[in-house]
Amino acid sequence: MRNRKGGFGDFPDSNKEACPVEFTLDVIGGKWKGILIYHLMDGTKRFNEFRRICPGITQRMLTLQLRELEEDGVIHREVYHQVPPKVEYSLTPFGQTLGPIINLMRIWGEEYQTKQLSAESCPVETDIQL
Amino acid sequence: MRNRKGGFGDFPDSNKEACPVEFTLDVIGGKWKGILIYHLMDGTKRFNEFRRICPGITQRMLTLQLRELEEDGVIHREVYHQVPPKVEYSLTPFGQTLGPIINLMRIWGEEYQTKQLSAESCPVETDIQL
DNA sequence: CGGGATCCCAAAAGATACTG
DNA sequence: CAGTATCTTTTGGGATCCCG
Repeated sequence: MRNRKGGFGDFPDSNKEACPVEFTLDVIGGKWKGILIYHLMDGTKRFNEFRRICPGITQRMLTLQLRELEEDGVIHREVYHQVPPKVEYSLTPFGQTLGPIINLMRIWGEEYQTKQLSAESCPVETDIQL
Repeated sequence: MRNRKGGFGDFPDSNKEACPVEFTLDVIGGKWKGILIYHLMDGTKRFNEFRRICPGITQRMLTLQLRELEEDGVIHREVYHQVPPKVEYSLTPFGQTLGPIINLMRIWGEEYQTKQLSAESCPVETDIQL
């Protein structure tokens, strides 16, 4: 992922206009990006709000992921020059076009999160219905 | 990613039933997984077929990604015991439920692959319509 | 043909400390 | 509050050789 930053210059020629699925995953496929976009879908968020929502993420990773999303034009970063500082993140119109995908991923996740786990905990075939 | 293999035992308690988006990304978010699933959507594939379709992937990565998809119950691995060996990969019914997501990602990718690139090449705001 | 095993390097990510 | 900088650890992933 993240390997198109320079603008495809590094690809020989094979996958210049690579698989569109790959392109999409490159935008939302980062470990936290989907979640960040997801939470931005119901409104503007601040830096420490994200840290509260995603307890697992470190501030460094949060910064990096937000920066990449910003570079990709998915989110907007609004800085208020005041003390204490205030920065608000929001989806750009472009970022909002990702909404349907994120929503579908949420629905699928809700649907199969439990079923998949039960399936995984059964190493062999079972007659317990999934 | 991939950190739920043991069945959530490693999570303290916070995100046991984590964000469903995160769950979904965990299944399809690997570097090549989306593409592999995508190509399996139009039929069974063999190992070296994938290597031809995705020239960038090494056999090691291909093996690993296929194994993970298999462990997640997304794909089925059919081994024909013969010489030369033959192994066919296909989507399980479970894996096919991912179809709509992959399709949406493909459509989005096709739609924005070009536009996004033009946007990225413009460091400042422009009146060239995206 | 379809991998497995091993080695090794590079990139990703965590921890900690510091700052405008 | 919202980060940066630096360091260390972990992981990803390429190269190579081998096997059934």
